[in-house]
Formats: sequence, C-alpha cells, structure tokens
Amino acid sequence: MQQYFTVLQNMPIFTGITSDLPKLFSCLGAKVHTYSRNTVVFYGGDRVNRIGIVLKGSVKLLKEDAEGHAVLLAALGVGHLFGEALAFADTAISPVTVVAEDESDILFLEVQHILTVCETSCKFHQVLLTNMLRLMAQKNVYLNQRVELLSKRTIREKLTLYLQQQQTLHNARQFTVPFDRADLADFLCVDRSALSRELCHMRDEGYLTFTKNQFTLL
Amino acid sequence: MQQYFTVLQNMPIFTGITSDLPKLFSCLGAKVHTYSRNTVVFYGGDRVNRIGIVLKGSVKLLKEDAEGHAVLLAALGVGHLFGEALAFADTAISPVTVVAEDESDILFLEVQHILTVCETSCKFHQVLLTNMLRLMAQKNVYLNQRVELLSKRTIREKLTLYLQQQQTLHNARQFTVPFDRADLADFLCVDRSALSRELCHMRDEGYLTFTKNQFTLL
DNA sequence: ACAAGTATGTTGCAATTGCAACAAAGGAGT
DNA sequence: ACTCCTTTGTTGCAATTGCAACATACTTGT
Repeated sequence: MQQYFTVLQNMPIFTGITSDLPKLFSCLGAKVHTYSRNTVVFYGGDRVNRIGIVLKGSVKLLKEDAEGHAVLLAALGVGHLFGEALAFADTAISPVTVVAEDESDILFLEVQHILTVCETSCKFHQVLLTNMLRLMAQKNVYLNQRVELLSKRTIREKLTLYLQQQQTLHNARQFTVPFDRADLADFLCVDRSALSRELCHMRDEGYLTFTKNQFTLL
Repeated sequence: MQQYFTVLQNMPIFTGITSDLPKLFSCLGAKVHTYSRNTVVFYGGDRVNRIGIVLKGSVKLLKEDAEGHAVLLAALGVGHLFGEALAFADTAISPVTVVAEDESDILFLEVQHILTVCETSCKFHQVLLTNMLRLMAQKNVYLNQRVELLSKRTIREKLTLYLQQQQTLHNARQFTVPFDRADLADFLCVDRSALSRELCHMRDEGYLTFTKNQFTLL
C-alpha cells in the first residue's frame, strides 16, 4: 500500500490531502484487491457502489453490443478512476464490464464512506468530496463538448468544430492534436478514409494546412 | 423569497434540507436577481462561478454557431439549474449565453460558499454537497448514454439502441417515448423524414410496431 | 362539422458517407 | 540499405442520409 502513495498523491482526486492519505484511507475503509490477468472486476448489470482506482496494471472497459460481442470502450492505466459516475448516481446499474488486462491492483473506496462524515469528522473527508465534485464537473464539461461534436451531421462540420475547440484550447492558430488519423476518426465517430478525404478537401479549399498531427487554420 | 420555498423543497439539489432552507440560504449568501424579458443573465465567454436556479419565468441557453447565429440549445423552466458543471469545474469558460425568456427570478448560489464550510459548520452544507455530487453523477451517466447513442453511425443503429434503452428503462417490450418524431429526430441528431423512413422500414421488416409515441418491440 | 394547424409518412434526388482495396510515404529495427 | 510495419492518402462504388416538397392523418378550437 505504502508503495503507491506517490502515485496517489498526484491524482486530482487526492489533491490537497497528500500527507494524510494513510489516515484518510483507514477512515474510508479503503481496500486493495489484486486481480490476475483477464479476471473480471465487475460485470455489466451489477450495481456499482464503489470507486475503483488502478494502482498497478490496467483494466479494460467492455460493453456488449446488440449482437452480443464485447466492444472495447476504453483501457485505463495506473492512476485512472472507474465507476465514479455510476457509484455516486446511486441508482445506476453498470452498462460496462470491467476486466483486468494484466495482473492488477485496484484500490476501492466505498461511496457510502465518502458521503457519510466519519465520527472523527476529519477534514480530508471534506476535501475529498470537493475534489470529487470538481472531477465530476470537469467530466461533465468534457462530455457536453463531446455531445456537441457528435451532434454535427457531416464530417466537415465535426472537423471544423473539433479544430475550433483545439484552437481555443491551445490559444493558437497552429497546434498539434493528440490523435493520429485513425484515432481522430474514432473520436469523431466517422470512417477514417472519409475523414482523410474531407480533410484534404478542406486543405484544397484553403481553410487549413496540416502535416501529420500538426494543423494550421487559415 | 419565502414564496419559493415550496418549489425549492422539491428540487433534488435540496433533498433532505427541506425545513432548513432559510438557514442554508443565509449561510450561502444566496441572492435572487430579477431579469426582464430578453435580458442576458450571462454571456458566452464569461467565467461562471455560481449556480443559477430558475425560480420564476424561464431562461434560454444559446450558443453561437460557426456562422455567428445563435442556436437554441435548451429552454429551462422553473426549478431547473444551470451553470453547475461549469461552476464546479472551476477553470471553465461558458460556451453558452443565458437569456431570460420571460420576466424571470433567478436564485444564485456562489460555488465558493458551497465548497467552503462555513464557520458554524451547519450540517445542511454537507447534505448540499452530496446532493450536488449525486446530481452531477446522474448527469454524467445520462451524458455517457447520449454519447453512446450519437456514436452510432446509421439511423437504424441509433434507433435500435434508443429503443433498447427505453425498453430497459420501462422494463417492458411496450412503452411510450417522451418525444414526438421531430423531437426524437433532434435528439438522435438525424433528419426527421429519414427517421420516419427508417422507422417504417424496421416495422415492415417485423422488428417493431408503433402508434404515435407508443412502441412495441417484437 | 369545419377550418386551421400540427404531426407523421412518402418520395425523388443529390450529396455525403462507409466500405474495401490499394498506393504512397514514413519509421523502426536489423 | 532493406524489410516490415504503421500511417496516411486515394478512389470506385453502393448505401445511407439530408433536403425539399407534398400527401395524409390527427387535433383543436369554434
């Protein structure tokens, strides 16, 4: 456990608690479970009432599609959270299955313990709550942006909005995006080759230039 | 102010605080502003650090699109919140402009006051925090569902998933959806007539039947 | 019952997209 | 330099979609 405190101290969820982590953990009844490779952490359909934090290894989020095969939604490495939204939403059943990708250590925090102020009413509790709130709010803002992006009906509209968002983010007409073409296509939920085609059209029409991941808006 | 307590008591954000609202409000430095018809509550680009709650009237959320005309994102009536995510995310600049639709009373809560425990450390504070967390988490779950929906590339896939979600929600093969066709098309971000066409194809292929907003999956 | 308005379905057509298959360019390792 | 592998661009084609215009219910108010 001790060995992970360095990682944990730098996580947004524990910002401002740093030196008192051990105290907080005992107060929260935090528990670490170890999962061997390809073991299920929890199943879709389960009710989730605790937050998971990857301490070692990595986990995959999977979801069954209509035809019944598992689709990979995300892979989370060390320091990543999962289950927060579901756990705090209280009524929510998990739509995803979580599987350990490698041998993994997962730290679990019970939501009830986070929400209920402990007898000794330690201050870190309060800080943890506000940290959670901030995290959740940030994810909310992110998801709203994503919905706006996906609500565009043509590839060009999606690209235009995405590049505008990036321009705003970097506060510059020239910037490097964190995706290669295939990942960008996935992110925008469009076909890679169609994306490539549209990008070149936009270049040929003089709206922008690009080399690999670096874009310049004109 | 007094006059609004009945509305406020039934809002999820104040669940469990009911009888002590006046105390909480003074403790939070809550303020009510009145806006006349078509007055701006705040502009896109503003930094938002307080939550708004519609007490009377209604507000519109507007956003400028690429060509510069305002697009209506949502209309919020009495009892609705706005600005929560942005306010708690802390670093976020509003992408939307909020305008009073009619003469409206808006209750504002400063995020700083919500996050900072007051000297008298009243209990309601704690409850308010956990309520906010639950609300945010629920919105998160909702937005995740929405992203999943919008990530589908064909109208049929979107419809199939949406109807499955509704089936799960109502726990029945037959249910009534809260949208008419035009609103459903907006929700799925597709053309209304194309939606209608696809829906009829799916009916003709024997996957479902429907009358108006009532659907039966076969 | 009638008129007016709204919701839904229908259809032709052009534009966009996904798909598949391949070409070209760039990188990494030997 | 050569090979293998990854990334990006290209293109033909079929399918899906948006758009526009219109047809057909269904409501609502009088």
